[in-house]
Amino acid sequence: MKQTETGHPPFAVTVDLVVLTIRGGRLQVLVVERGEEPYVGQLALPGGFVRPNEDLPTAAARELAEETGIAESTSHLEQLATYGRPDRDPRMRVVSVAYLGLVPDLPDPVAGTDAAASRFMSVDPLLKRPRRLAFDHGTILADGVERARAKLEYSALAAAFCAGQFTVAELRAVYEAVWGVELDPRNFHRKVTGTPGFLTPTGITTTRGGGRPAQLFTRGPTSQLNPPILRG
Amino acid sequence: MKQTETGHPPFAVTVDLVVLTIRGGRLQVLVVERGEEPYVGQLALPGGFVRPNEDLPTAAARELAEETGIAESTSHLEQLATYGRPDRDPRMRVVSVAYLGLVPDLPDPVAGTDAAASRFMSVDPLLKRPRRLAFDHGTILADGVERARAKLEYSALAAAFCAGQFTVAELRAVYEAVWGVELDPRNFHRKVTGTPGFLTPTGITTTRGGGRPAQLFTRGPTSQLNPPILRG
DNA sequence: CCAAAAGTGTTTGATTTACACCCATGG
DNA sequence: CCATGGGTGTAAATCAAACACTTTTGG
Repeated sequence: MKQTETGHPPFAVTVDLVVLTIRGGRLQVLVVERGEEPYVGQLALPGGFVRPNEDLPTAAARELAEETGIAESTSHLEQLATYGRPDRDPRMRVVSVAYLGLVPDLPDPVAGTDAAASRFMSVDPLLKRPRRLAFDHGTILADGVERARAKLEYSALAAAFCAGQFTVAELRAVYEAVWGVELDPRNFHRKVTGTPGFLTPTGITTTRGGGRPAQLFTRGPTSQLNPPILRG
Repeated sequence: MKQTETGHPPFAVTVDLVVLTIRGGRLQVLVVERGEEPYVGQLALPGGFVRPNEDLPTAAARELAEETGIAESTSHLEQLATYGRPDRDPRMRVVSVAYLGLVPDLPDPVAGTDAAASRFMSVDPLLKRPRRLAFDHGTILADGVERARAKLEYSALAAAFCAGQFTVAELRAVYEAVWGVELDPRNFHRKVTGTPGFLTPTGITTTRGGGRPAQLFTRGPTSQLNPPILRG
């Protein structure tokens, strides 16, 4: 409808990434330091322009790979929301499609093309002072963290923060970091191992972490849980 | 980052609307018949181009008013997702920001500017044959219905389908239509009236619907519920 | 043997579900 | 007075939270 009104105004379209991981028991987000105006020297979420023939999820995966060296297969990427206030970028009209990425705690971002300037930071101070991030990225970050918190409750997504094989205690640490609460290890264990399709046992045990050997699991086939796996 | 690569490719940006209501006990969606190529004569979701200095929520509210005569205040409007496959519109590169609208069962769309060609249709047949809708609107509709179903579970949103004052039975009919299930009237009544902040009693009673007079309520102050108000 | 972490059993209280039953109106 | 839907009471089943207790390793 209405596409012949006066032609169609031109927009620039970008993707911005909220890449979350857990390090040192804290929820962290990938940020870059801006090298150009506006907001030179300020922190920002990684992102970039969508190419003329590129799909949106493809653009998000490409930016993630460029900034971190993380392949799409290693991570979970989903669309978060789209931000298009006319004044959000002083240079021109930019509509940004934000993606939420959950990645395991990998060694520091590979010093590749753009990855040099990118690093992980704890989200808490950034949520308290949203203006430390360029553009409306403080808002985008807050929305991303809220989405992650909400999704842990009724999906099997927490495992996206764990690489390959993980123990129940490691999975519990994910919930505790994202929600900022303490969970009873015994009830947690019963809950997650008792939910069909959530975890796939490998039969292997590990003693990393000390104490009695713990079973290693991988992500189960189920992604959506009803009722919620755990309550926030 | 990267905005000086080769300049920035131009995109057209539109908003598309998934406007849901409940009529005759069924979940219905607002559709229009396309008057121009491509997809002439086919059904499509209402929508249109975002104006050069217009915010995205403003554009969605404007389109809703143009197509239905429904004011933003009468309805609930939230961003759904953004669709930008390079081939989704054969004419040019279009990125569409979809909005989900929940509106009460009002008399037929006012025959105003664009509203003439718009009407409500049951979602079920459209979900079964997504190709009956132009572009990727079948996908957008499916995403919108899924969002609505999920949101009823943990939010006070169901009341957005009811105009002004409503009875508990009318609210229950909303859940039954959206989820396609039957709910026990007695337990439902206890649950919704027992949840603080969900419903505001008016003290007024009505006998529309027959039988013993029912209390009328308006939407309460709480929008987010934890734990879920009801399970799907 | 001791510390540390994994994992199981059990008790208690809250929540859900099913359904019997009473209330207030129109016809 | 009876049909219709509104609303309350209550018992059984299910689920969540708290915590005592056993298991299996490393030192």
